[in-house]
Amino acid sequence: MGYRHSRDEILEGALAVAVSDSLGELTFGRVAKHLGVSDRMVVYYFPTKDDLLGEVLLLVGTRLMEVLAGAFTSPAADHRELARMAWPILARPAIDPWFALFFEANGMAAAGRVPYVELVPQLVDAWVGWVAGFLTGTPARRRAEAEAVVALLDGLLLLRQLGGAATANRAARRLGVR
Amino acid sequence: MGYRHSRDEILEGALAVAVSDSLGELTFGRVAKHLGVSDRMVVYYFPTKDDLLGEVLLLVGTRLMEVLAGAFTSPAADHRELARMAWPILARPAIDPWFALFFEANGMAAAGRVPYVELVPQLVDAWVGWVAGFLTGTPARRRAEAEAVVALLDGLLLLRQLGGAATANRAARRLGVR
DNA sequence: CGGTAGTTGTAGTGATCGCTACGGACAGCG
DNA sequence: CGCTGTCCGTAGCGATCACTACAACTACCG
Repeated sequence: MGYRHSRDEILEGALAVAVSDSLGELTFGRVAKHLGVSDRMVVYYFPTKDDLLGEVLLLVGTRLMEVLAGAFTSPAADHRELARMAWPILARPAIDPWFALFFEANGMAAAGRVPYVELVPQLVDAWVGWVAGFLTGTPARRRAEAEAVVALLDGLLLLRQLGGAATANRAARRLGVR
Repeated sequence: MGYRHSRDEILEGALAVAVSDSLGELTFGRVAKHLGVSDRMVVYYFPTKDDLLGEVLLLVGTRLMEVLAGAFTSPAADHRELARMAWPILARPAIDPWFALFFEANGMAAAGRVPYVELVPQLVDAWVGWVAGFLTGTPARRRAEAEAVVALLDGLLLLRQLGGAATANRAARRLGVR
């Protein structure tokens, strides 16, 4: 206690670097320079790169949930209805940086980059479970609908990121999400 | 002519490295070692890293189309019908390596990594146009349906990659793709 | 006030990176 | 046979990387 730097400060700095640059450019040195401390400080709290990366990933996940929680205002009966509630957030012109980080993390997971491969299954599970909490019906049905919501929003968000807002909006309308 | 190495050999070697490792681990040195030549050879034909990466990206795109072309056997009326035709390919247990590269490339694009940001818009456009060729109706409708197909398949494929086959299959059924 | 554990700076390790300088090898052409 | 432009190996540059050795400093405990 009472020391100059806390672990949370370092982690927050790492997140800031990830947001302003990217996950791929997240290094000990960059975090240290961003915070005005020596590399040693970052390594002290996060002995390996994977430690740092893993914690940043978890933070991104919670931030994403916070953003979407603002859209899920009332329980929905099926995936279409819930996706409709979230779409205005995903489609707005200024995309939250968390979405870019989310896709980059997915890419790293697909590439077999640790610690993503180890974290992602439980992250997906946590996400699906969280989404299911906004749905009605039996537990099994809620889970299946939640999985559909995740797939639907992921696909539309990816199209929005790569193909632009107009393209994504047309697709959303065809898919009954708008 | 008549020289020992061709540009296509180098490019094919780069693609092999990307498949066996990942796009992020694609370097001049690794490609050279894979082919048993010196780094200089790779740099000779692809002066910068972005040149190499960009061409590999294009190759991945065409390989992906070749895979899916085998599934699009007859014209479809809407996005749901076309996605149903492709799903068996995406859901099979051994995922084509192109899909992993595809998601990694998307992640790099989201992270602002060149040359992805420059290539991706026209790639998306080419892809949507290609998919539209398998749909019926007016040009505008075909394009909109194609965009929906892309979003739908992207989302399901991502869920399949991260959450596993069972999760993705449940979601696909809910979305009317199975 | 002395000891101990937690915290921070300086410096540097070996590895890999993208890329380049330079010169030699080679083929085709006159 | 010599010239010329394309091909390609050797060597190395400077930068950055993850990570470490070591010593010093600081806060707290007794």
